[in-house]
Amino acid sequence: MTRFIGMSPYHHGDLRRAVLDAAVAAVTEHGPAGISLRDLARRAGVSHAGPVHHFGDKAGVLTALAAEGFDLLADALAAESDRDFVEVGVAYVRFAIEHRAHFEVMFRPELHREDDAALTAARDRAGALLTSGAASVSEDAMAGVAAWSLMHGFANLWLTGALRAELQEDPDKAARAIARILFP
Amino acid sequence: MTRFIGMSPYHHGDLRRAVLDAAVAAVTEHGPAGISLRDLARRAGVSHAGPVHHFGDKAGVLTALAAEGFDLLADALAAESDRDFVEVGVAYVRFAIEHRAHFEVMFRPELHREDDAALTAARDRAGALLTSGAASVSEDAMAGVAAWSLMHGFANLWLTGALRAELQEDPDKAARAIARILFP
DNA sequence: TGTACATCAGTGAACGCGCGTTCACTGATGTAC
DNA sequence: TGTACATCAGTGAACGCGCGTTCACTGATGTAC
Repeated sequence: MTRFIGMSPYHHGDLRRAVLDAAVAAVTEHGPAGISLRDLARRAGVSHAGPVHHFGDKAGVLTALAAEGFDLLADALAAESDRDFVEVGVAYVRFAIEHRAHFEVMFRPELHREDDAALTAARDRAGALLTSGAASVSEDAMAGVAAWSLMHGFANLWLTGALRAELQEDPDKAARAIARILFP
Repeated sequence: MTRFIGMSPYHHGDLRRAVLDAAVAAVTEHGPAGISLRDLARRAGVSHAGPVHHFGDKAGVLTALAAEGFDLLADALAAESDRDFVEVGVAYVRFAIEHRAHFEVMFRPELHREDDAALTAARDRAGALLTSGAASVSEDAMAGVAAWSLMHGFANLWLTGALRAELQEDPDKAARAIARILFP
């Protein structure tokens, strides 16, 4: 929909989307636990009670953000699924870095609403892509867990800035290198 | 020092330690971002301004907790350092699970005071143990990063409850299994 | 051994702030006829 | 095409709460002599 800057229509048009975008910005700045509904309303340009209409509370926003994140992750993994499995791992790390806010919310179940259907479905879809990919490259039943742990750990270490400078500079290259140690 | 239940001496005796213990409990319950100085004071049984004397602010408490965590981790790694490097990895995971609160604070630099000497020293000590251990078992320059990523990722996934039930039940065994895939 | 005094650890009242939540409301939209 | 009405989306005032921070204070401890 077209919207002119400076206009303040009573109805926002897509407040749900605007709140999620605001949440991405807020999480990027302050971390998942540092957001408030009032701040999201401010960022989205609506009154402080606006977001409540769409999400109920903070957990509602973060649950929606996590579900969106797992969907985006599944898309990213699926795009590499017919290539070398190592590239699926690289895509995992790339996703975490490019969608840092989503990624940080996805693995904090204490911030989610339990039993959200959209979240569960998206998470299962991403999980299945990882599992089937690992199965295609190794017969070891633990290979999938190892691959997930490896890329998940590297992504987390990268995001916290714990790694040496040259690894921080080119995460794709470093991710590919360690994935190849696990799956030569 | 001996202290009788119900007595409320003006001087606590070891308020610093009591606040850190309270922080462990609070972080375990509410996560690193969910703590408040007033709550720590309540848990430690002192007035709300008490902890300020020792730590200044919340970042001061969390910095001290992170430093203590890296020291405990280094101790745990050192205790296995003359065994198979795989056991060092298992010890890393065991530490994360047994000292969950410390572990969760250690890798959140945005919660720490920058340039804290005790934190930096403890972190370097733990890092050196990981690096030298990996070097003893592989010539690949990336092996250390891979090992760290693998165990760090597994620990994080375990802590968030993302893994299958049987892996949750015996994390030592699962950690050992995936470590052996990386270092056969 | 006793006394005086400096230092330190913890107190409790006060403040201003941002938060979540509630609620009666109002403006906009969509639908039935 | 027009009108009436139900529904929905967002408003803004109000509330109570826990928080961090400040500050003058007081009780306890340690040390000098």
